[in-house]
Amino acid sequence: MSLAHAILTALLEKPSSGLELTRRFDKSIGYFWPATHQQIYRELKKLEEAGHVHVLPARRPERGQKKEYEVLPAGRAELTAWASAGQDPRPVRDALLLRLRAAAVVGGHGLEDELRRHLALHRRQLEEYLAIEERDFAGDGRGDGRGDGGEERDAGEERGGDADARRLRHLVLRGGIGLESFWIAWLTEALEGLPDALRTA
Amino acid sequence: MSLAHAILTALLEKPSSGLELTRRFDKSIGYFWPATHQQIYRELKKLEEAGHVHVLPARRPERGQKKEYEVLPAGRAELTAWASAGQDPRPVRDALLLRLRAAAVVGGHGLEDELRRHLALHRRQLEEYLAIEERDFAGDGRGDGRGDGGEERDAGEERGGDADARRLRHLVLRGGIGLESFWIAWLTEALEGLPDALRTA
DNA sequence: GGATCTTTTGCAACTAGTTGCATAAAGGTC
DNA sequence: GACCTTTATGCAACTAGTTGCAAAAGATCC
Repeated sequence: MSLAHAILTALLEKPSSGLELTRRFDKSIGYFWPATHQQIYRELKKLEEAGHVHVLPARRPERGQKKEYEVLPAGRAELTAWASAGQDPRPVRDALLLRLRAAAVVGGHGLEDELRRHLALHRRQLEEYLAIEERDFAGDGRGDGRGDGGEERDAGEERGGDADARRLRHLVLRGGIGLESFWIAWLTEALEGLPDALRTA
Repeated sequence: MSLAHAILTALLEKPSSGLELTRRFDKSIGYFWPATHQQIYRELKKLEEAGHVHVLPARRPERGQKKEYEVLPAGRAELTAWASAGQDPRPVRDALLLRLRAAAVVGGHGLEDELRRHLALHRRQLEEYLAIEERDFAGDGRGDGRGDGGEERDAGEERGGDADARRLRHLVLRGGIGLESFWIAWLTEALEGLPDALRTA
């Protein structure tokens, strides 16, 4: 049910239409819970049926016409409960580790290039995160800053989130930064110690 | 298609029945690609249809009777190709980060306990990994060791995997160790900087 | 004023993973 | 020999995520 709650969070930050949500996902919540527009439309429909959101009036809800959604009190209550309820981390599923394990059994050239490619992808993602940190949390200490604004600055629409909210958003971002940093370190180590038999050239 | 390849890898290490695979998954490959017995049975059937594995003879393939599977040359070829082919990392999907982000908007008590619980889970997992490293790779340097044995020591059935294979398995394990270490560090940081408004007591 | 491009919403089919339960054989036990 | 537990295989229904495509409305262009 995580996607529904991701949507509720995004809608509380700012009421939006399906497509706007999709775009906002791409540059904030989507970093750790990506979703396509189809998923979002389907989920919005379910949320509406459940009475957690509703369409703002003054909009003819016809095909091709924008429908702006807003969170209802029931939706907010649901989100609050979900946020602090117990929920186990979902098990790790990483195909690259699996492929390395397979290579230990059957070998496989081209792995070196593949590791380099992943390294580049993770470096790019890290840079993106660091740029956001620089832009929105410049000068704050590690994960406990304060001030104004948020990850996305649409047009001064942020509700000025208080210091706690800001600190939490920074913490989440630090999570992404730490994760990418880990992969970069691990891939670097992997490339150094990669057996010659798996090297590309 | 990752599960199919995980199964091929496990079967190459040692031909097994569905239930044996399930158990072996629980203590090695399943650390980064878990699967239930139902998933494994379904996948074995597909792999058999595709001609990638076959059932060893001298076994009546009846319900309740063990069926021992073995990888065919086509399966090995498929696995080799898959291991070094290009494949993007799947996007991160982490509910805890999402919940923190939600808490930034709606608050939520009980989060502190939840973070502590996750911290304990990750510490336990890290210990498990470190115990495996100690047992199977004691004395090896970071990710480039050599020697005998593998992650699972069933009964001396390991085919003595050469130094390269061993190094790769160690590298994969170091991946797990690094990942757990990252979460432990991040959760510790999170607990230190957690706003009072979200604390439990 | 018709062509076509963009924005927005949406369906349908598919793939992957989860959950709950059913069935069969083998071996122990009383 | 009736009953219980363990080992082993499996079906069916469900939930979640992906992919490909279609359709309505408005804007733009010539």
